[in-house]
Amino acid sequence: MTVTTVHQPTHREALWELEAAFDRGDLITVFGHCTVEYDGRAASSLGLGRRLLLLKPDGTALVHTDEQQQPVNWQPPGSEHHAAVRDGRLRVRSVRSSPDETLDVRFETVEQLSAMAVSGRRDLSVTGSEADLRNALLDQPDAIEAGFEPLATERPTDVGPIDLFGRDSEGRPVVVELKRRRVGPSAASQLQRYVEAIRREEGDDADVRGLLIAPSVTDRARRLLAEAGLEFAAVEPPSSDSDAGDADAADATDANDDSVAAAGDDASGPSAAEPANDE
Amino acid sequence: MTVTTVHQPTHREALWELEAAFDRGDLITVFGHCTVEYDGRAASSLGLGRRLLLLKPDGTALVHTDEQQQPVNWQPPGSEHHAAVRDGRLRVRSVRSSPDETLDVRFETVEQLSAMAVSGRRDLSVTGSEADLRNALLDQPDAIEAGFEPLATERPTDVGPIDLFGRDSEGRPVVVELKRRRVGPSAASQLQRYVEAIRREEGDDADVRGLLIAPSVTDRARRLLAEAGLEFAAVEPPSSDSDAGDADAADATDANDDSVAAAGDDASGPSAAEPANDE
DNA sequence: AGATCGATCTCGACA
DNA sequence: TGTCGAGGTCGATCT
Repeated sequence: MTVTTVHQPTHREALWELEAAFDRGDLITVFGHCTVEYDGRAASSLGLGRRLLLLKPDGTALVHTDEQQQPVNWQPPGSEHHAAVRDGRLRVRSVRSSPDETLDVRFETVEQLSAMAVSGRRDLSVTGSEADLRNALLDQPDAIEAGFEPLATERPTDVGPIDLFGRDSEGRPVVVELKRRRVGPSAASQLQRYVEAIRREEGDDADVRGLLIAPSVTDRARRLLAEAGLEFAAVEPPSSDSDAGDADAADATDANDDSVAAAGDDASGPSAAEPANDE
Repeated sequence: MTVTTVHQPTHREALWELEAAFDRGDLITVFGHCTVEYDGRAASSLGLGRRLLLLKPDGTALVHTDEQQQPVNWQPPGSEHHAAVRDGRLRVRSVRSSPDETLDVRFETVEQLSAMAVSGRRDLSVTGSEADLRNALLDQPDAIEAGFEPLATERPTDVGPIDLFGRDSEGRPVVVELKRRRVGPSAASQLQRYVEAIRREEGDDADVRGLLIAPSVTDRARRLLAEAGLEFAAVEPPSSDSDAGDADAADATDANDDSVAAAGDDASGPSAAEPANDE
């Protein structure tokens, strides 16, 4: 059996199951009426409400509500989970040091506690990252500009590493900053930093070009680039279906599924059941 | 009943429960053997494994493994969840547009499906943010430097808003950039951008000071500041227990808990009970 | 440990 | 909707 669940356990029972799940190294979910307190790099407090607590064997703790992608409270991997019954309530505390941080979840009632044995790969390789864009450009330097010759990637300077460093057809050094999506002022500043670092290296009179490569730039970024004498070249990120041979792209036709259920953004509830937030 | 759970359901049964949970606006967890495919801003593929899928009524989808704080795959709020049985497997697909993105979770087996009615506040106010630091400094401008006079916060420039703008005791304009933690080169560049924007506004010969306020700076950042003629002042962020009156700090004495369980980082073996000191 | 930067960043605020 | 910057950012890589 790869999942153990108890419904509306007593706090004692919940604690018992938690202990067992900790020992097994399970992924744990606890759903119930609880308060949440955090103190560490910042501090926060959350009153009573029904929420979902996720405890991972690597020390991660996540408190999720019914909204948002990000947990309302959390503790990073490497923390230590502790559970105890106190004042008639189940308390789960997740602690770490450097920095000292504590997450405290106090359950008034536990509706359900589940422990699951996770398996399979958890590291996934994503295509379409900035590194992929860089590799694509290394294969096709002319996509940057005719005659561009790449010399180094992640070339170190004393203000950080340069994404791509090379020379143009006339032998001038070119600092290239890559971004996989539309960029704002910060990317322009970043490029400027690197160009000035190279100028200092090569001698203040050196003719060093700075080239920002991205799908597009904002107006402000364009202005900043112009003022600093930097250039911009529009390059689309490698699309997932055009060249990256993604298998599985075949079954796009699913109009005739056996059965279908749908839900999402606009609470398209049948009987107009409203959020029912009981605070 | 605020939670509905089915164990090892058939795909049909799972689909039925999903539909009902969608309609109720529940928070849903699905644990089972599945593959995960994502295609959108980037693309990824994940082979068979036992993982936990979280579906929120706001359109969020999260796939969690037993490691890491971040989900291995996800879909942001505003997506639409669709479920179907196809090829004898339960498929949950979460789709959004602008940008077009699809997350596909195909379950070979569903170990457990739960639907929970969440309630209570989900917005929490954090103390210790940059805004808190700013307000503390507005109350005590001398903590910045003697005679500093704040004039505006979030003062707009054509390269972005300045955290805090004011004048020093000699009437010179001062651009202040606040950071709640140790800063690197990017913050120095950011401040430099703002200072140069004010210099352009005031006339190129204007005597404008730039002041970075943070707990500390890295070496490179310090060098960048020096080269750009910018200043740094060390200010600790308002600590959570010194002034922010965090209630609940009273029950620090809990050495005699009824019962205790512990787990965390270093998969501490089953027997050999852990130190069990919480706090 | 600290430093630096990318990220399917996410999120909120504001124009 | 786009732009911009903060974040308890997280996570990876390198020193």
